[in-house]
Order: sequence, then C-alpha cells, then structure tokens
Amino acid sequence: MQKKALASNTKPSRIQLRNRSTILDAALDVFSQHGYRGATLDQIAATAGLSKPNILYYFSGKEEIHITLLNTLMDTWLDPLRDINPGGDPMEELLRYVYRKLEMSREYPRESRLFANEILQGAPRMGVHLETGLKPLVDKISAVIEDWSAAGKIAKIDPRHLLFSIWATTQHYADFEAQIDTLMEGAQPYDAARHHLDRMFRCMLMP
Amino acid sequence: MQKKALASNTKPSRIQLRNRSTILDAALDVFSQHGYRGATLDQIAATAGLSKPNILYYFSGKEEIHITLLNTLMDTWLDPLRDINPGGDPMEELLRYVYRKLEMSREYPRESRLFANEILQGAPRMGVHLETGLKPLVDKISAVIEDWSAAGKIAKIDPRHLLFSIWATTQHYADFEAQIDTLMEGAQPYDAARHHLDRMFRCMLMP
DNA sequence: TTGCTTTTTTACCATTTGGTAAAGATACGA
DNA sequence: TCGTATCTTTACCAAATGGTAAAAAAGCAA
Repeated sequence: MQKKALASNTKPSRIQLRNRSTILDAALDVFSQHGYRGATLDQIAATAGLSKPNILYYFSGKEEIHITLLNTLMDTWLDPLRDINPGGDPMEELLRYVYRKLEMSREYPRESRLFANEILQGAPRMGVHLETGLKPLVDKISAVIEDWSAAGKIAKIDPRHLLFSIWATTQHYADFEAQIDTLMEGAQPYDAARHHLDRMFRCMLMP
Repeated sequence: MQKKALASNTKPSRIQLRNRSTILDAALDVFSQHGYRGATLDQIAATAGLSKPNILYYFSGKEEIHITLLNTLMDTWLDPLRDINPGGDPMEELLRYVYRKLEMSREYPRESRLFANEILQGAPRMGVHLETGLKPLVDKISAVIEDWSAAGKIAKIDPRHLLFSIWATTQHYADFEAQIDTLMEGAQPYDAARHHLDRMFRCMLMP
C-alpha cells in the first residue's frame, strides 16, 4: 500500500458510506453558511458529531470535502436545464424550468448558497465546472431558445440574459432568505413567488 | 483620557482621513471577496499597504471595520429606493429604479458582493439595518406600488415580490460576475442587460 | 530648536486552524 | 475465538490569526 487512500479500489463499507455522507451533509451546512475560507474543519467535525482526525480519515483535507460537494451537486443543479425538451412546447418548457428552479431553492437552499458563495468569491474551485459543465449546456439551450424565438413561438429575447433572470429570481429566495424573512415577517414566500414568476416570465415570453 | 479611542472628540487629521479611507477601501476588497470570517486582517493590511498594528490604530478590530463598511454603504444602497417618487409616473419611476440598481451593480460590484455575502451568511451583523433601515422603506414603497396597482396605472402585482425580482436580476450581474464572464466569454453584459430588463419589467408592469 | 502629540514599527502573545502520528478500539470473516 | 483490517481517539505540531505593549519615528506648534 502506498500512502493511505482509504480503500480506493475495493467497495466502501457500510460505515464508510454512512460517515462520508454524514460528513458531507455537515460540510454542506458549514460551507454554505460561511464560504470556503470561513468554514473550519472543527466546525464541520462538531456538526457531523465526529472528531477532526476522523474526518480526515475519510477525506484528505478541507479542500477535498469542498470539491466533493461541488462535484456531487453540479449534476443535480444542471438537471432541470438538461431536461428542457427542444421538441416540446416552448412556453411550457421554459415555465416548467422556472418552477423546477424555484422548487430547488425551496428544497435545497444550502446547495444554492454553496454555489452562490463559490461564485461570489470568484469561483476559484469551480472554474472547470463552469467551463466544461455549465457552458456547453448553456450554449446548447441558448441555441434552442433562439430557434424558438426565430420561429415566433416565443418573443424575441436574448437567451442568455433570460437564463440569468431565471437563475437570479429563483435562487434569490434561497440565497437572500435572511432578507426575505425580515421583509415578509416570516410569511412563506414560495406560493406567491411561484405565481409572481409565472406571470413575469409568461408575460415576457409571450410572442 | 480613558482607553484609546483615537481622538473621538476632536476633528480627524488629514492623515487619519486618508488612512481610514485607505483601510476601508482595502477591507471592502477583502470582505467582499471572502466574507467576514474568510477575510483576515493581514490581507486587509497588505492590500492597504499598512502594517496590521497600524490598521488597529485606526479601528478597534476586524468587526469594527466591517460594521463601518456596512453602515456607510447602507445609505448609498437605499438611495434609489428612497428616490422613487409616489407622485411621478409609475412605469417611469419603476423602470428608473431598475436602471439605477443595474447601474449600481456596474459601478459598485464590491459593495453588492459585500451585502450578498452578509445576507448569504444569515445577516448576523446586519439584522438591525434590515429591520430599521430597509424594512420601513420597503413597507412604504410597497404601499405606493399597491396604490398604483389599484388605480390601474400598472398591472396588479405583489409589490414585495416585484422588488425581490428587481434586486435579484440587477444584483446578479455583480454578484455572479464570475459565472457571467465564463458564459459570455468576456463580452460586456450591461448594455444587453439593460435592454433585457427594460423589456421584462415594462412588459410585466403594463396595465 | 524644543517639546509635545500623532503615527508607525518592532516584537510579541494566546488562540485557532489544518493536519499528522501512532496507539487503542471495534468489526468481522475464518 | 482468534487475527486481521477497519475505524476512532489521544496527543501533538507548525502556521496563521486577531490582537497588544511599548519603543521609535514623524509632524508640528511655539
């Protein structure tokens, strides 16, 4: 055996599976709240209910935990975009995308904040994902939207800025939750948000 | 004299004025990029070109620098909202607000990111500003927008969610700059953004 | 120049942080 | 039940971090 590597060839044991997942969940808590540099291994360990050296038995270091999180989440994050069907009804496809993004803000606010933190800080550990994961997909969907536009099925629109607006408005409910909670005095914003965003994007996409 | 307090009663010298402003500028750089916990005094000192103890001669600690930044910036940040004129033309007033917010993203991206970081992390040092600064203003403007809605001058709309959408879409260009740069391959987004947001909000506000 | 105040530097310090070594405990197949 | 491999803990460490004390330097009014 070389250095340590924790059974990289054999199948992970039940304990490994459980603890790795416990650690990643705790790390998601901490990283999403404090960003990469502001998060500490001690915090992650305390949240996970494990000792720090035990954490480092499962991951080689702080950065590996963070990168693992980003890798895992990137797929889930891009799913709704991948699922846009070029052959479907344009308005229906785009509004369904808006709903799903909003739903993800409600279901996975920590994931949304993790990404927001990372982008906000200049995406130093995510450049590759943006370049090789997100960009090709955005290019593809942009072409689809442009075709829909050209065919008169939706209004003429800049596809990339449309996507920016969808991301911004939906993720806002997760990323700026603290502000929204203050301004709405604790009232649940998601039902009204869904209605609001439906009207907004339906209106602007109407041919 | 009691503890230290650095001439809290007399007028600040020219050196004090210059150095405090240098420090705040450097701190804005660092805090906006790494968040409160991820920022270090050493980084701020290096960016400012001063020694760490010299920084602490002008500010009592890391937190005071951060709070000073937030206090200073909150005013500028709320200005466009304050300037909405209840007696003006509703569509014109609201679109002007959108433009100004977008302009602020272009002119002051660091300030936008500082706030985003702070809210993202649960607004632990800004609760008071949200509660006593932002909320009353939002309540007031919301009432104005509701009146405009009821009078049929703009479409029926939830004023708070309208504001959320405006904030989200405009600040997105500053806060998610790293992502936008990747997706736009360095092309300047602001002219197209202005056109896009104008269409979007004009459409949805049309009575 | 002198004397006083303001500003800056040097030399520290206690705590926190990411990480390691190695012993001890636990699981588990034979 | 035994032996081995897996997992966890204890005891550390070097570097970084927020912050301080006090001496040295620079400004500046008389």
